[in-house]
Amino acid sequence: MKVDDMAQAAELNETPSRPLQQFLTYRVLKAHLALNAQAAVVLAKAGGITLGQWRVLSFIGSGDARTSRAVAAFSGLDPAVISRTIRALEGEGFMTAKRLPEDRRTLELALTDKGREAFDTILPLMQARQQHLLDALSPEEQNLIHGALEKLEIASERRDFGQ
Amino acid sequence: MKVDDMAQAAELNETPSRPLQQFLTYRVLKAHLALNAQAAVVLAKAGGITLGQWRVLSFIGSGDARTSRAVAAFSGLDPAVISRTIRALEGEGFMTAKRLPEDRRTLELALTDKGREAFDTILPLMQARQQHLLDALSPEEQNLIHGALEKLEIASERRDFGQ
DNA sequence: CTAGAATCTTTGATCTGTCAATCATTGATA
DNA sequence: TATCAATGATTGACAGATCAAAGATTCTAG
Repeated sequence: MKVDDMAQAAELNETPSRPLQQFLTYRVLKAHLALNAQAAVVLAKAGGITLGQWRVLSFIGSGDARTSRAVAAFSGLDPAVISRTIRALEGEGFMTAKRLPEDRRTLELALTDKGREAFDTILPLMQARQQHLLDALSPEEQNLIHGALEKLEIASERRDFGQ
Repeated sequence: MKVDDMAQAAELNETPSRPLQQFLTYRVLKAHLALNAQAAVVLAKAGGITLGQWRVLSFIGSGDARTSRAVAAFSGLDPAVISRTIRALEGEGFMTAKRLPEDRRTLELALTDKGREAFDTILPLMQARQQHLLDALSPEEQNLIHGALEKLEIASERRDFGQ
């Protein structure tokens, strides 16, 4: 789905009796798409990496994870995605991956100089972005949005409506 | 990304110093994924259609759109996606598509009996779901989340951070 | 010690979404 | 009217995500 098209549609006066079953979920979807697009542009300009690559790289660069398994546990990314992303980052010289001596199943990940440089460049940009997003919200909204989204997530677990 | 994995990660005590550059955006992402998964399950159980198919079918069934073009304008879906979805819905007997006599470029869409039945079955379920999601939020949150997400969407348009 | 379960990763198949290019049709203009 | 632009739909190519299956390694029960 394209954000621009939706903005365009929103401007139309002939807005239909908006299928209410989609209202809230559409807003979440639109916000997600817009945020994603923003991140993709910032990352492309700053370091020439994709959002998926940044997700993995940032966990290693921040020291929050040192292995592929830890990235999976903390990021929630699909292991298959992580595997392929690591290969891509390796191929482009951003990180190295080697088997742990004490457990040769797990991959130990480390940034190369190039990867470290990219991380150091991109991190402040992404932090500034995060701050910019927060600043767009009122203090009240800042307090509530987190919990509200979490509640929606929890409420999404219910699957039985009607019968 | 799988929601279950993220829930699992959230339970771990060794939560890392949570890369703050991703906090808010991750929450939106997770909420979006959870909502999507919920919709997919409800739709699969109720009518055997996908979320993408429901998006198109609901616009036709509700009377908010009668042509492919209108679906595109109001839904924000990519025309390519709409085209393929219509073919799928047609192939499965949920709707018909024919060229308008007065403008043979545009497709006029209509539900078959089967499609109407599916719509009538699914709509109340999706409305119940929507209500369930709303009920999960406090009145204050219900008032704010809409605007907050919209603000995030607008704030996402900025693309220059750092230099 | 060994067979089988569990863990971590990788691979292949498939699906969806996105984008550019194209086709058919209509509208506008000279 | 003839041409060119604009519109609506379609197609193909491609990136990304998901899911099941399988490889490799380690753990565990007997």
